[in-house]
Amino acid sequence: MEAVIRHRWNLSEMEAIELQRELAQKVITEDRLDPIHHVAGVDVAYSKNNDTLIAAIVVLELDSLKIVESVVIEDTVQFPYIPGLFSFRELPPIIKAFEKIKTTPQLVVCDGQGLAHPRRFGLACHLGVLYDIPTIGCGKTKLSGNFTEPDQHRGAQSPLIDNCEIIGNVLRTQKNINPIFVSIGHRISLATACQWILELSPKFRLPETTRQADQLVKKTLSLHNHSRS
DNA sequence: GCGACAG
DNA sequence: ATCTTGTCGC
Repeated sequence: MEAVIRHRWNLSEMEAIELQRELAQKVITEDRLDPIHHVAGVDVAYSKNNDTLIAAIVVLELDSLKIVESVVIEDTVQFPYIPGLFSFRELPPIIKAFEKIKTTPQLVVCDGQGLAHPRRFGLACHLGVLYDIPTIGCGKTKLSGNFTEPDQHRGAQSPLIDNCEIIGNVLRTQKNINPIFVSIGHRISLATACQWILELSPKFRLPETTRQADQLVKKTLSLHNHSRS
């Protein structure tokens, strides 16, 4: 896959924030999806010993939710973890993985927020805009906003609100299990995003896309450590 | 100043 | 994110 927009990554904190404000204007918050056959998940894992990281993209067939293709890449940390600038840490390696993938997904589920971000431009928005592909932000914890606890049944949700605007949904994907934080990434509405996340989470708290990507990066990282530390 | 703070 | 396998509980 090839990105539509390219930009520098070795930016100062201030420059990164400015770039977010600029790119945030390109986010599309309504449904512009193509018929979905393949859904992708992306994740990154970090070594405790050195600055090595593993990034992976997994492509699942929608019908079976089985992996049809995956790409794993090794890289080194180039940007610190700063809340609100997460994408500048994780997207460079993720993009390297995207460059190698052959099966183009019609939807990408990201491990982190989309619009539910201080400047409304979380990692999911950033990835979506750079590739002009539909993306969903799906985080385990919140970054911005306030909410009330959704009902305990699967599918229950309550709006995530920040500055009087709905920036996402707190969605319970399994009965009596902690909810997750879903927000628009790019080219999808919040309602449609939640529908897809529910469909992708038939058995567990997190969607199958992020679970598969998470397992892959952790397994790969442990193999690296086995032969070195 | 204090608390919050995706992974 | 990472340190950490098996184990207790729904």
